[in-house]
Amino acid sequence: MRFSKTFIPTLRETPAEAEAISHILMLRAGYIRQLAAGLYIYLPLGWRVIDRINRIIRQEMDAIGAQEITMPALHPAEIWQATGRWSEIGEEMFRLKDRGRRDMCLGMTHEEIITWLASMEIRSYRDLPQVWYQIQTKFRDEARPKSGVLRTREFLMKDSYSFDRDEQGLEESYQRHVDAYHRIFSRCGLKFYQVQSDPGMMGGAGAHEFMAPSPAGEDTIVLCDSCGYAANTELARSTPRPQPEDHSDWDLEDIPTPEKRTVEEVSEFLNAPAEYFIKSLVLIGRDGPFLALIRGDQELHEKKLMRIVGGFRQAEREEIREILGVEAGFIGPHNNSLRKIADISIRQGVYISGANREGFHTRGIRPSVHFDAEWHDIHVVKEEDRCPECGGDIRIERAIEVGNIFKLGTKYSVPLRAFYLDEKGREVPIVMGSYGIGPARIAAAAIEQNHDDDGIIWPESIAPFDVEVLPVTEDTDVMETSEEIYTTLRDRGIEVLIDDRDVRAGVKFKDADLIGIPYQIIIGKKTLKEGLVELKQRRTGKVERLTSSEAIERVSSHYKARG
RNA sequence: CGGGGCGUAGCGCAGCCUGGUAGCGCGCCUGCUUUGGGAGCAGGAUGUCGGAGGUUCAAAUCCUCUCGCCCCGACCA
Repeated sequence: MRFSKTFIPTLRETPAEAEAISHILMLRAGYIRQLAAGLYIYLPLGWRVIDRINRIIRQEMDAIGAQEITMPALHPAEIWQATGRWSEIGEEMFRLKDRGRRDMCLGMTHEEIITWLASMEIRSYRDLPQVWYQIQTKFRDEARPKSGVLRTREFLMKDSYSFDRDEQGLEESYQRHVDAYHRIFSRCGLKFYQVQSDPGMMGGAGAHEFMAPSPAGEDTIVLCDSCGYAANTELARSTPRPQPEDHSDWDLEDIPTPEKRTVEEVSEFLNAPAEYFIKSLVLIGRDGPFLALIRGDQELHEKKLMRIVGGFRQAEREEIREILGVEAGFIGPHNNSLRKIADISIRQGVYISGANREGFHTRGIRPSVHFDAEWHDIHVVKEEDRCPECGGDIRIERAIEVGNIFKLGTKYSVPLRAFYLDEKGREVPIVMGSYGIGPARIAAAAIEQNHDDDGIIWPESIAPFDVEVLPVTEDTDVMETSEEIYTTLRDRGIEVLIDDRDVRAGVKFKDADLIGIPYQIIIGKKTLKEGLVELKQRRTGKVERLTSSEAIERVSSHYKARG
């Protein structure tokens, strides 16, 4: 394609509203424009990238036997009411009424719709398994759209759904998606991890996310290099390091700690590190007050606790006094009969905690001796902790969620009556899985992971073009050679952009680096006099001086080898 | 939804505190020169100062309301 006839509005300066690198570069390089918060227009270059990503996704989905379909983005309410999500989901769903005053919504995802289809059409075990997918627009009224294309209110998603006879079938479909996803993200040139994730409101037996590490990511993941443990911090477990010193010599005694309430204050006052303390938090759950117990150096993970006890809230200052008869700073796990959920970090050791007595702390508290509790992992993972599987060192990284996979089981097939008849004529619910990929997030993650001060450095597989031809001057011989290189490469099936604009060389160089096409063939007057052109690799900046036919050969054989 | 910031020319910004005929850089248009890393000179065009209401002789500037965008947090099916 010709630059002069392509809409590529590059920007010299960074628009004020952009913060994330991928956002800045996509705007500056003329890939996208913003319509409103969380709504983006994809310009020619941007759309070419999305298209190439989608092509890779389609190839790999088709390769595991998935069949492409397309479903409406506008849904009737009844079907969402049938699974209960119409009322469970709050303001994040775009809702509207049609002219007949019927409730409708814009699809955030398509479990309901595809299950409806399955319920209508799948009768027999002979119809199974099936995997259906689409690449289609989703709508979510995000509380806070952010970081350009990373979190938007309308976005493209590849969503596939597997239908199997039983759990074992689901396991196989799930594994096929795992394999396909690994191929897709690798082919897109991303660095990524597969991590355990919280199934959340999708329900079901298990879930993983595919995470592209990047400081711009919204998620935090925990990784163990020794055994490969990998999990989102929303559910990641860890083994906190043991107390530095043994204090089994401590006897149980109350020590006056006037006006010392926080762990920090008491720790300093008694000259004992935070690991020797138990923080006792008074919470109000569905069945009344209870205590959450956690080591002084650890933090309570509210989501983990939520999964154990259901909903809860912090007790008010006054409530605490009514329940325990003591001020918040002096609460301990012993001397009371409240229900206790304790973190595994305090299972062993000897501790200091509030004495349940104004102005005192108790030293020498032994878990399971001086109090009993339900033991769970309810702390937030810290980098100093140990791997829960192998005890090795762990790392914590920020990451962009580019894909997710869920084992749904029968959560949708039962309410929507997607049943089939098995060999024995029994009616059985279809066992389902659901699998998503965000093409725009792949593009953004690729930029976050591949850029320099001059601009984007696309992985070859998803670049908007393979090569950019840069005639540096307007001379006829320069233009003729450039045109020849352009048409030859194009005729060989290489995607070429030729910068035929009447602008200065500097502008072309700057724009070429910004836009980030993997290879540049630069044709200048002086080098051409020596019969040479330059082949520049965007990533390394390496320049080779070659004859134009050598350059053509080099590029076309490189891309042919790639396939 | 809670906290913070910002809306002035296509883009980046100054002006606002202390009211008095709206500015700078880049871009854009014309001409000449220049031509391998966002050219130089000369000339030129461009604004409902986000919107509404109020105070005032006079509002970009002060007051009230409102809309939008960004960031942090909560949320994220």
